[in-house]
Amino acid sequence: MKENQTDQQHLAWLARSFGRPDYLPLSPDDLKALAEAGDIVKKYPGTHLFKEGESATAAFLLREGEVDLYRGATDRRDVVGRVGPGAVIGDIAMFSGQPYISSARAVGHVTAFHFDRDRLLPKLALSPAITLRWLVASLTQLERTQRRVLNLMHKTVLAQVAGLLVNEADDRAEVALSQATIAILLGASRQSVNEALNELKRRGHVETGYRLVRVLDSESLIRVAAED
Amino acid sequence: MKENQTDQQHLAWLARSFGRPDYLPLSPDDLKALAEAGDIVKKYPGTHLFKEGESATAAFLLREGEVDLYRGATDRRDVVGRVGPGAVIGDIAMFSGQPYISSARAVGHVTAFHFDRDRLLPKLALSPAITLRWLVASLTQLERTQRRVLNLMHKTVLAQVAGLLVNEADDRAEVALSQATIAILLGASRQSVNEALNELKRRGHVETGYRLVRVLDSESLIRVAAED
DNA sequence: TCAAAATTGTCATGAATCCGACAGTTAGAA
DNA sequence: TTCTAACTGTCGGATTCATGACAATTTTGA
Repeated sequence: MKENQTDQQHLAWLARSFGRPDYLPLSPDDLKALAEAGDIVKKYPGTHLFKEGESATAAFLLREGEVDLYRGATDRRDVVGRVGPGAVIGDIAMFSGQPYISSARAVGHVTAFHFDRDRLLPKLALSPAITLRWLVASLTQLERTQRRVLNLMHKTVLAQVAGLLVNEADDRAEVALSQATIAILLGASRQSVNEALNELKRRGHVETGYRLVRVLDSESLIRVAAED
Repeated sequence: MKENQTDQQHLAWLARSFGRPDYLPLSPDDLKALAEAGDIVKKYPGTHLFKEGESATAAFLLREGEVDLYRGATDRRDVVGRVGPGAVIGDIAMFSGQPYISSARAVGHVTAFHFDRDRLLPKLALSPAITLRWLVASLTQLERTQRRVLNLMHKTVLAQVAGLLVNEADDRAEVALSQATIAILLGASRQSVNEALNELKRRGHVETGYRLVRVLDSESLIRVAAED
């Protein structure tokens, strides 16, 4: 609970750039149509919506509460992300007809739509608009993930930090993350991030504060992120 | 034409793990319906199917020939991949209503289906099976790309090479790629790959030949890939 | 068959990054 | 207000990896 706020942002970023974002791929109208294809289920904290390796017979649309996604054994968890209301999980495995890729465990009390594969598919066959929307959402996510691959390949920490700052800056051009958190997000060391931020500060592209980075020159940051 | 065979394998892998695979396995009926929504176009070597930043009004399904996908200016190209027959390109941008993310240039003589957005969308509305198939294909691709992110994060070249060998080994437990090709696929240098292969060979997990790696101990490789 | 091209193997050097350590600073809670 | 935990800033050594260079081997095509 200590690092709750930071943790929250951290996981949100990871989830977004990783594949299971909190975006809502369906409009209210679509949801209405979909509602007939799903049941509402409630999960107690700590219980699983599904587990890695299980046959994927259903996807879930979260309504309330949050869910941790992780891979690997329960003891040696590799958390992939945490998602909240609006997120769709399990769809990749369900549509592909493969076992679940990760496990999904309720963090708090969770309410979710439960779409059974056998009920959903006929529904989608009748409502191409929903399918198309889902398609667009998945392609958007695919593009984001591809971009992430490009960033991980070859780029220096400096460029990665610049890229993250551009993406994460809020409406006041601020990024409220600790350097340690940024380091984890990028898979770099805290010291390297510190060095990179100093360099950006030296060039006058950003200002730094306690658990805060303020973007001064977004254009330059974009340029730095593209280098290398 | 010189590096044709290797190139083929190399790019097939890149395409598969990156985002533009031969991923549209549609049934004859679906293809027939699709055919009515698209024209066949031919492109001469060096000409563009589309360019980065252009308004994305169409997607292409390659029938013959190969296409380079790259980002950035023509002079300072950052090749994202090369795809061949069966690949679908431009769909992300077209469906999302955004400009093309990358440029696509014909390597040799290219024949492709050209799906105009305005003609395709109504067709999809009438043929949900096609849309659903497209959705499944994109989700499958998304999953692959996510896996790739996991492999690129934090791992040493040794672990990355081990992971690639496990994924790419054919039914005879062989991987017919040159070390230079493997290096490009992983975003590493040829020398590092050579060193990693030597280490794996020393441990008795693989044998190497000319443009060939034979997996002797898949279990150990999986363990090595998980390290770090 | 034989030369050209592709590939493997190896080495030295330098750059980027990680890691451990520690001092100074800030925020938040008692 | 004061204390404590979290965070920033910085240093030097160790490690990984890229780069360029070159010889040896294998394949390929004329």
